[in-house]
Amino acid sequence: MTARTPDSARDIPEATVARLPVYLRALISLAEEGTTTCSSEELAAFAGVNSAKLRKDLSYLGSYGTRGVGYDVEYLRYQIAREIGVTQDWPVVIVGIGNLGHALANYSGFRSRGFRVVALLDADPDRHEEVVAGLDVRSFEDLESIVAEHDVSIGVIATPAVAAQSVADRMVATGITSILNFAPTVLSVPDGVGVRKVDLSIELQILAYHEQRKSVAPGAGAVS
Amino acid sequence: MTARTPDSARDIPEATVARLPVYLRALISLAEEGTTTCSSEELAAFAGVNSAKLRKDLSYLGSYGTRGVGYDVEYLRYQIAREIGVTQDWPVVIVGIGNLGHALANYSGFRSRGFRVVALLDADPDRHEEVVAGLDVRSFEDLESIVAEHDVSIGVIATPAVAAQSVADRMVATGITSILNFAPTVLSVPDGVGVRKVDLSIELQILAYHEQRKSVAPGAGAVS
DNA sequence: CTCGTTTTGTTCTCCCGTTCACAAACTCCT
DNA sequence: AGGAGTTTGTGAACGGGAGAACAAAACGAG
Repeated sequence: MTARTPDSARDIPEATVARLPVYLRALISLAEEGTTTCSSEELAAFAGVNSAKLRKDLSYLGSYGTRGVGYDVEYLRYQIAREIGVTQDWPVVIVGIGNLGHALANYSGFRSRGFRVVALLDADPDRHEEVVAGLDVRSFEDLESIVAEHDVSIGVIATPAVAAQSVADRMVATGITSILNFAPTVLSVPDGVGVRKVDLSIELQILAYHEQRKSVAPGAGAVS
Repeated sequence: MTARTPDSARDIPEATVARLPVYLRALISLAEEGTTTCSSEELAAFAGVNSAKLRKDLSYLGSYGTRGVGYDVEYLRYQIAREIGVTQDWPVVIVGIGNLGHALANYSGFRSRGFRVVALLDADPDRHEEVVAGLDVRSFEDLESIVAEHDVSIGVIATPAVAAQSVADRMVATGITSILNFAPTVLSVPDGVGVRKVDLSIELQILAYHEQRKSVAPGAGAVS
């Protein structure tokens, strides 16, 4: 029997899942500069993590390294991509074509990493004239037909906060099961629908907290 | 008196710090709709967390609630804002005025939450003509004088990946001690400098992983 | 072939964060 | 005033992740 156990169904810890894309990016960089083999130490340095943690993370996927040698960059790169599921393209719709929606539509990192923006939607009819990143901005009413046509399962919300929940509801109703939310609101969705949020101002506030503490506790904190 | 004990120097768990801005946002919403008092249950629902977790988080700040009653919305809102340090404005510089930089410069959420964008910088001289969000796009060379003039301690990097590390180095050299990095690269900075990263494609990849498993899971053991 | 070197994969321990459950404390009603 | 009903604050149990440390496996030299 093949050493390929039904491992592909193992559950990988959430913390590890969040790091796999970082490893993937590091491996792509290494491949581009011609490296064919790397040790866990090197790769960990590239990814900005501890080498023990890296090895443990990779061990959840299987034994893809060779003791005494290291990892084959191309092989590992493919294995991680397969595990994440970015070996083929995922169609994505973006709703809300304001400043942020514009930026997301033009973001080259999506396409190069396994995602294809198939439609840009906005509720404002004034925007339906525009062409952004080579795509027509279409009416939000077209969501259902677009999702059906392209078999979309991932939606991105870049609307103002007040609109986000209703957009999410509508997305879920059309069959979208994963949502990336940039609106500063907590979305409530049914079980089985995945949501991740990116809140720009929250990140700044976290930085501000630590920044404030630096100046308040000059003696206490380890300030080099 | 406001019992400003040396408590303000207590160390709040990192996980709690990351949630405080969410609570703050929820409290602002509640205040805007005229609510003056709320229970931990209500506030937790608004913030999308467990009420026990909310109470424990708030307990790190002090005892700002009243048993049998709940929390005073305005009072708690102020206490959290003070703890995070957003009662007064933080000056911020944004480097890299591409699509994303544009969006960030125009993002109203920064100003309304205690941050003021004082300068937009870009290495490309062609962009120095532009005016974005009411600010001139200036040369990256001006970083040092701007930081000194406005006493900036927070910098945002929205450049391509290749430029990010050198921008970070320059920022650190000028005295910036907190960096929000949107470039898909791991930054290395000296101890004492805080970095948070936002990687748009990583978020999508995490969603893709779970999405893939949803379709694979029902009939386990499928070998391609 | 055997030994030494390198590097992975894994086990074990510790720490942080989450959740439960309950006593303390406050309000309101009678 | 006293008791019933709420709601906070927190002690304690629990689970998951991080890091150290080591055994297993591959390679190369002699």
